[in-house]
Amino acid sequence: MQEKYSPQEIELKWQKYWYERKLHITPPTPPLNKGGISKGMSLNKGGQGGVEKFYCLEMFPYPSGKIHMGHVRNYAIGDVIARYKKMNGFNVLHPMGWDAFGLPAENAAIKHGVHPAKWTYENIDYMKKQLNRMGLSYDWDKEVTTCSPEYYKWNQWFFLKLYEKGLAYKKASFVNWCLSCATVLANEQVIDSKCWRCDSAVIQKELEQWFLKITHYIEELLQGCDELKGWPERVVAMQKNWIGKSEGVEVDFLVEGINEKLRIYTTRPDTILGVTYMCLAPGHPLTEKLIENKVKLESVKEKYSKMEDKEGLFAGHYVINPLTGEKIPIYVANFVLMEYGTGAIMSVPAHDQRDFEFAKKYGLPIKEVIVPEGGAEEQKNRRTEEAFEDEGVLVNSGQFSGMKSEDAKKAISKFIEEKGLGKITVNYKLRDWGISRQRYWGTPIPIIYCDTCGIVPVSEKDLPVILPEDVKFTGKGVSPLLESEAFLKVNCPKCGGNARRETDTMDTFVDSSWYFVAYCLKGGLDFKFQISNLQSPIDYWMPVDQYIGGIEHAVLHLLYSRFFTRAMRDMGILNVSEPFTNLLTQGMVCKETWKCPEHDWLFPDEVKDGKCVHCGKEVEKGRVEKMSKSKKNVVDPNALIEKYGADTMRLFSLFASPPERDLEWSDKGVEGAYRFLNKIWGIVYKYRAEAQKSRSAEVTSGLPGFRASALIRKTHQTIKRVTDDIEKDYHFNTAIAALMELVNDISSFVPETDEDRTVAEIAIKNTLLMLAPFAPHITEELWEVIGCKNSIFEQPWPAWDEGLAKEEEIELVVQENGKLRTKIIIPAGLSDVEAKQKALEDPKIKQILNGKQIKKVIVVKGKLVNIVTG
RNA sequence: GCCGGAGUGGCGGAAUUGGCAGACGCAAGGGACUUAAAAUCCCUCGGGGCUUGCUCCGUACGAGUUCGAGUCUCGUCUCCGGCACCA
Repeated sequence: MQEKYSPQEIELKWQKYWYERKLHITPPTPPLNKGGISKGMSLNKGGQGGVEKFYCLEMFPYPSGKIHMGHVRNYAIGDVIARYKKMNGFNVLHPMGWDAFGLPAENAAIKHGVHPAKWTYENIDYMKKQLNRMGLSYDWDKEVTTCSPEYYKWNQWFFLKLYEKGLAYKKASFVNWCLSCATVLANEQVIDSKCWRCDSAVIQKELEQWFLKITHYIEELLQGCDELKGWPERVVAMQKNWIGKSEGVEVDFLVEGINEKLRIYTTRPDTILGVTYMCLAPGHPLTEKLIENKVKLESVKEKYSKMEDKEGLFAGHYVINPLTGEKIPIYVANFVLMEYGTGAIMSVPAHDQRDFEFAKKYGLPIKEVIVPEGGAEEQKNRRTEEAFEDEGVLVNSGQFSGMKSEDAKKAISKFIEEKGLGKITVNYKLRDWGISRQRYWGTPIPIIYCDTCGIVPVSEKDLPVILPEDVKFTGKGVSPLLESEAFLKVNCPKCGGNARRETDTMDTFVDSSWYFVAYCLKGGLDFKFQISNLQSPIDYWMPVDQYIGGIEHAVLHLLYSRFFTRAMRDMGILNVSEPFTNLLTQGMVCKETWKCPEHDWLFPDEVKDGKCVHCGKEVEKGRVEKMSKSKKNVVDPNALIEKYGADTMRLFSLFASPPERDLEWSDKGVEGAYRFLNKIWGIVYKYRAEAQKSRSAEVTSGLPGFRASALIRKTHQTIKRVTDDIEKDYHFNTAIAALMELVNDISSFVPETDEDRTVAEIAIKNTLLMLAPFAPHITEELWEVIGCKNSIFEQPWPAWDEGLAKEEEIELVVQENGKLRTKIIIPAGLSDVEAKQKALEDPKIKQILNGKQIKKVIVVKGKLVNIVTG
């Protein structure tokens, strides 16, 4: 053993060892009865008939070129969990793969002329090496790469299955079109009417698009949210929010003079008596019919859904309020959305702020029909300043006057339904999922257009439809696939005549909506074979027990995966509804930033004594921001590994903060983690000779009567703490802190007898075992040094002995009226009466209590005595 | 605006069911070793007061409940994240 810890050497050594011993390869799936054994086996660790399974999954990366710190953190967390579960006897599936389709590859092709496939596969090779250099325990036999034909074949297969069921359909619709990316964006990909990727403005364009009918499962997806007990609350809230269910009523208003009905949707039927005008979306079918002045209409259209101001135009027609018979003017307004509800609203300016503002602008009447319950005083000024949007009591509402909003909603809805004026309706914000992309580097949609037969799906036996190679990447607005003759021209599967292929490819979120199921199958994917298969490994492994990834996927990826899981369930491929039992959304990796007034963001080494090295100007210390190239605050994992090794990098990224919270990177903190590993190295170096001699010593059980039992006690307390911290909510930072305490104790322990040396050895072995999931290489090395055979990861996780962990003496806090007065040492396990006795006998307490009246004494067992005085 | 989450030393962060506020780490200061430095080891490290042992104050702010509040309740402020003209 070398005296000095050299991470490079030992890390490569053990990575090679793990690879050669196939240590990370998942054991074969035990034989199953469909749905039966996995349940029956639970909690049966290592007994007859197999063990409990644990599926540990981290979000797979896009192969952009290099691993960054966000990946490091994500995968370090996952690796600790996987290794910990293995040591606890679970049958663990811990796979990794590549989310390999997507725009950057195509952009690289346009810019540098390198084919997307070449670019992607080279990146994958490099990043895979990086992941292995981190010492992550992936079973690469399960690897998936979404851009490979054997993977995307199943995208196409799923598409066909959905098409058969009517869950994939084509429709012409206005879609979001990004001029800069020259592609269609899903509603979810438009943020503040800008492209989610390039931030440029999005325009509306009419195109034929393929949609997946996620709304088929919408109610189930919403209800299912309440079952997601293992998910962070905020993610569940975001999912619900995105689905956006609202309950209301649709009502028909007759348009006066022409034979038309105007249907609106409202969630506030209690205010229907307060309607003073109607508003249509500019794109509403009636709009064109009613408006004569097309020029003015254009100007309203231009301002459609622009937040700045409300713009409207009188349509020259009136409707009749079916409840009052009142004549009400119709307007076209830019703020009314065609995509939601019916594209038309009833306007109640007294009780809706938007309607109020619009009414003020166009001088429309405001009719109050709701007053706050109880207080009538503050009403007056309200009428002139803002709408009263709360619920209250109805006034000026005929037969409904005097009712509470809540009751009136029901009564009026019922009235409307009974009179045939409309119906109670549920609305959702979530739309069907538009998956068509005018891009090359994605899954071809397996559809053929025939002049005689129309839309014809590719037959299953002809899958996969493979991306052609003879494609030019110009970056122009049309799909590159349109230029490939060989791809485009095809014979119709039905009539054999001339036909052409669909040239759009699928949204890459399709790829990631089922990859977690693909991992369950080793090699050659075949879902057809999995349908109602009684021995399916999918049934064994699904659902994912722990999913770990970034919060940025809180809505889209997770929602689509939940949708796909249900669709697969209904195809008979699996028998769960929710894919991810527990979800951990790790925080971002951040670092301080520097900004020069002239040179903008600076690298840390461009700052000397608070001044910019280029211009000498005073540098402003920027905020702590998420690591990004543009802010020049990134830390390169390669450089860290080179300097400190993978174990240190992993350890620090786990120690600096709990996983769900943001992590502030600190170069000094990394050195602290490195120091800690060096300290353990030094300890083992010191004890190595003795340890090798006495390999008979029990690892976890204590030997009573030791003088050094304090260290044994600390060891057992630490096993308990570390286990609890990991089990509770993966709070690795406190688990590592506990290990640091134990190491500090070992390091200051001076053994005098042989027994002492055995005690030290027990403490050291347990420390190594507990540290192993966090810092796998150094612990393997030291495990070997002290003479243990086999991998440390073939050892069981240590167990603590409650008796040995128990303190013999405790420090009793003595308070007077809740204020700390003194602390006394008493034997553990005293009764409340005895503890009280000891406290009152203490000389200092006696002195303080002198002459005071004791009202009562509160005893908290093993902790504290509080004396309440008068 | 609505929905989440957070606010604790110089810093990152700890504190079962309400029970010693500040674990662990970083930074800082002092000391040992050294020709010197690095590394390592030891000590100090929330603030105030003084008689250096004690004492008072202290978990964003203001109330409250309680023998006792970082933790529970109500109100206020600030920050972060998500959604947002969704009728």
